[in-house]
Amino acid sequence: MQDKNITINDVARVSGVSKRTVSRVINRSSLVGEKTREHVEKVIKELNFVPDKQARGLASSRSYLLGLIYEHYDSLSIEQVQSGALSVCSELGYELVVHPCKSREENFIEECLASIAKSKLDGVIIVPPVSENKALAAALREMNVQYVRIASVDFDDEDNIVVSDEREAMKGMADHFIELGHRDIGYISGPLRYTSSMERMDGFLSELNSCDINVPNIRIKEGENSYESGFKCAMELLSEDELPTAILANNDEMALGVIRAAHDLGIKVPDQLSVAGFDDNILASRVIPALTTIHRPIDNMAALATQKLVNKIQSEQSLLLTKETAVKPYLVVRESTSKNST
Amino acid sequence: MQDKNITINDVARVSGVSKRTVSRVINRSSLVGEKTREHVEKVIKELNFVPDKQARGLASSRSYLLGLIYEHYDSLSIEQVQSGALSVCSELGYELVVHPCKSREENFIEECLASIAKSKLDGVIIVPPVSENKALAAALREMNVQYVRIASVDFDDEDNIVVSDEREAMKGMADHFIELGHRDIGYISGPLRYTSSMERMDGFLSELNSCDINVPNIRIKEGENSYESGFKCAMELLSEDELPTAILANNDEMALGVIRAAHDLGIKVPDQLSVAGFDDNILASRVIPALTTIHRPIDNMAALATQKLVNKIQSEQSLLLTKETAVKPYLVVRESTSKNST
DNA sequence: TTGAAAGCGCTAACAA
DNA sequence: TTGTTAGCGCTTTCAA
Repeated sequence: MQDKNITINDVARVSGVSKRTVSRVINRSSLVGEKTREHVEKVIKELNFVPDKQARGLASSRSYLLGLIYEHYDSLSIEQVQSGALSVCSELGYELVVHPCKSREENFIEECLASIAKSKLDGVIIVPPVSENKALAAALREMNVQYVRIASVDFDDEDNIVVSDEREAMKGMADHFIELGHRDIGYISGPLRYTSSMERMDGFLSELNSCDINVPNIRIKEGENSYESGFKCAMELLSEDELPTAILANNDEMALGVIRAAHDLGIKVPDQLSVAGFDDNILASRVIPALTTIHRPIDNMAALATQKLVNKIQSEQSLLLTKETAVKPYLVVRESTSKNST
Repeated sequence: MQDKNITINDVARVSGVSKRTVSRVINRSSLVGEKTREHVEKVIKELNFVPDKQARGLASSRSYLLGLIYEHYDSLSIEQVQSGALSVCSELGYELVVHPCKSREENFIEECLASIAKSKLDGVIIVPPVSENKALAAALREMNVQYVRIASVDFDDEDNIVVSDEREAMKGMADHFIELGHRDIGYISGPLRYTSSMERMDGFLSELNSCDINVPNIRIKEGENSYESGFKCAMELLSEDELPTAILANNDEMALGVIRAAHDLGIKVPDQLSVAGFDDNILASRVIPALTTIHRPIDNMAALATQKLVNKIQSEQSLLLTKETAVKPYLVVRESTSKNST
């Protein structure tokens, strides 16, 4: 708990220095004498003083508020993202406010900017798939709003992005398929407007290619990353004359749609059809058959993104936070894939 | 977009009244002349003036921040809750900050209070199961922190709660089981320390009882609302000599555990065993077999809770928000339940 | 390296 | 019904 009414004035009075000096100490200014700093810090501890965010914000036109921008209704993993981001926020004295948005709608960028301005957010963390929106990023830059995107490819300034090497992870998935003996493979991509969709697809297909497995165009469908679209694409793939023995979907949601489609068509997974996804969301381990997928450490990425963001916001201060930019997703083999038995 | 530097002074100057009057208009004070108000409001529109939250907060010791308190790692529906709450927040000029917590840990109440104090939250919305914690509610009352709980029973001041009538909904579920001809029924409750667990169980069992179906104690297990505990309880239920023909779990997570257990034991759902859950979370409709469950309109409840909360915070102002307190969950029949065939 | 004083944009006693 | 005048708790020129 904290004593309610301790202000900077109390600290100044007790420690016998000026407000200004206390302020310097709070803000880790380098222009404070060693012993002065120590003394003031001691008093701050003793008095249990916590600087008031509102006052600080008002005076310095900062809000100590970070925004989390994510796609409305498309965020199965949002709780993990939040907890990753919060672990850093609370440590650094920031608050996390949530901003779901609909990036496919007309003036979503205006809305984002407006709401950022209204709340004077110090910066925003952008979660995929919104993070793929280059127009948004451009608008933020223009408005001088700090941001960090969580994404799959390094298509922005390195300071603005935290990436996972999905291409590499997809190679692992391709190898898994190959080891299981699959050669007739279907692929359901994400929307091709997303770089991440391309990355994943390229990673997968090129690895197959390098092992002399070719996936014909008819076995490649563009999905929308939704359960429904996974279902629809799978229905198409599974109504061809020659059935694939394995299908990889761009994410878990769609993979579940594939499993549903196979089920409805009386095709057994994994006996007759291997299915795999990407993300390792909450559903993946809970469904039957449990989903083989690629685990993406999204909470971790969110934490890194938050660190980067704060780093940028407080660039003048020497915070020495990690500057790590990349995380490695990895394959998780469960029940939905098995040896090709044809 | 909004012009950056319009302040209350500009509005005052342009409209030829004092700051104080503008302030009154902003705050909907009733002590403003009709025409003055209209005039000032017009100027506010013209100038595109948006009062600064920080300044407002600093002066009035409010933050315009609402907290969302939920259980860490137990919130499959948190995105719906957030979107419900936000729909009201943004309309009313509040920001929503998220606060996951671990209500089973030692000093979680202290941590909650500390973080509320630190961010000067104007009030908090408490999501189940944290909302069941009476000690937290008591502590909040003592600290004079406004709160609204989302819960299943009316065990607090009506102003502090939004409820769903889960007992009634459970009756519907019992009737469904009865109609399907089940008489040997297993039940996996939630933790009995939660009122909601009791409510759901009572609703279900008493309705069965009133139709002369008795569930022996051996067919009742206390779960922990987690997938794993659902699995474990089901394993116990399904290793008795006499198998139940149907199992109802206190929530969807556990129901999935039940399905997994049945699967592992070679028991077919729903042919040999009907399974149902509660909540209708994202997984329910995506798994195979799709889960029969009770839909709880959690986003709706969150929106109502937020309205109530703001109502309380701004009690002096005549906001005339709805005072609705109860929502009705309802049965959704999918694939995991079927006629008793024994 | 430190301090005095002037705000940041708003609300709220107190007057008028 | 409206205006005057202090602050809210902090940062930040500018001096010292």
